[in-house]
Amino acid sequence: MTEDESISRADRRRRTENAILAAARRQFGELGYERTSIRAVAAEAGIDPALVMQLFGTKERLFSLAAASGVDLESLTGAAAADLAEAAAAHLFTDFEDPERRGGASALLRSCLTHPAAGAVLRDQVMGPTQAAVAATIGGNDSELRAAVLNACTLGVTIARYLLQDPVLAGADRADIERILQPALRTIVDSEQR
Amino acid sequence: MTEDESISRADRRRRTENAILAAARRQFGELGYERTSIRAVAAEAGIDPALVMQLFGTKERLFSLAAASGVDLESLTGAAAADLAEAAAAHLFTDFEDPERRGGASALLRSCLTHPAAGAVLRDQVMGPTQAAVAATIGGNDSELRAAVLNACTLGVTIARYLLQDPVLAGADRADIERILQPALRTIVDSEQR
DNA sequence: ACATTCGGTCAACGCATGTAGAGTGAAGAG
DNA sequence: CTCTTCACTCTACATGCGTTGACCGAATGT
Repeated sequence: MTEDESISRADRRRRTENAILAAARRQFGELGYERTSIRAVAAEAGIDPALVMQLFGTKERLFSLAAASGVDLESLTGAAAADLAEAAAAHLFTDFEDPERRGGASALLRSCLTHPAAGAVLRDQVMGPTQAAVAATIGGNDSELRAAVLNACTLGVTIARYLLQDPVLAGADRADIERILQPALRTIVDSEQR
Repeated sequence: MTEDESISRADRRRRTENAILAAARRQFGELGYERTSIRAVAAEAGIDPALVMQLFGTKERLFSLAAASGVDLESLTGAAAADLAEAAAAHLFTDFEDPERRGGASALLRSCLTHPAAGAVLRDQVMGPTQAAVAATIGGNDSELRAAVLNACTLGVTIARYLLQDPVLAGADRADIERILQPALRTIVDSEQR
């Protein structure tokens, strides 16, 4: 079945490392940190549990590496104020629509409420910088708070659609959701009060 | 220290049941289902772990009872379309600002991404009915989807403020957040397209 | 005054988990 | 051809968990 002809040691190592990371992303993303066991990840990757420890040291480290290829920050910092609502609405979708990235992003989001480290990463290294960039772009009164609310809304939609699998949101077209969410976000961006 | 004068058996039982439930709500709400142990709950309630099993049968049942006094559904079904944005913005806050309810609501929300039963309850028994009621109120094109997006936004703000403890949102005044979120929600409510 | 109910404790079981250390066999270096 | 390296496996340990059943002592009913 599997072609294993002419494989150097370095290649073989990278290959199993990737198999482990793929299985880890899938399971962390689907079950969360606690319900994912090293043993199950190893089984899905087709290797011994002890090898996971040898290659990644600890479950915590495996998780942080699996969740690392997570959320894309750049797409927001580059957007001008005029396009910010569109960019933000599209922002988190990209990480989840692409099957390649979906695993890492799920892993981080899935556990962000129950695993302290995941929550800290999401808060301090994803939402924090994003909010700062958005706040700088939109400016005006309460720019920081408005940026935070804006981000929280896209977070909520993402969670409801991809993780909670709300029937309505999960079944809807991405474009339809964007069409509804976008004007609401624009309201926040443009709300210079007084 | 503790006054234990003239306590009937029935009273004593209700008292310890409540102590257990209070401790359970606190820990489930703060740590999530998996990281909360029967032993720790019993310790906080000042009784033996076995008594928890005897009174509640199973950890799952204790959780569902602790999370039961959860989210308030009525406040939305009664609102007219005109006040819906205000009502929705205030909706989830009430469950979390009140120290009495906060525990149960946290318990449910904290574990909704990692504990299947919690996710199912939130999806099918909280968000589902709420969205149906909101959709019926706002009417128009895509009313179901618009209601779902609206709910997802308040969900996101609640999660970011109370569970993730985003520094900006957690530190802000409830009224300020409402003032920013409300117009955005109204945009969703009023977006009769074409 | 006795028997009973019942809130509560104690000690223990079985299990799954993360992790450690010794060992193996083939790929690579000299 | 030989020695070393290293990806990989096997076995096992320690721990914490949910859960169980036997037991105790005080409040209750008769």
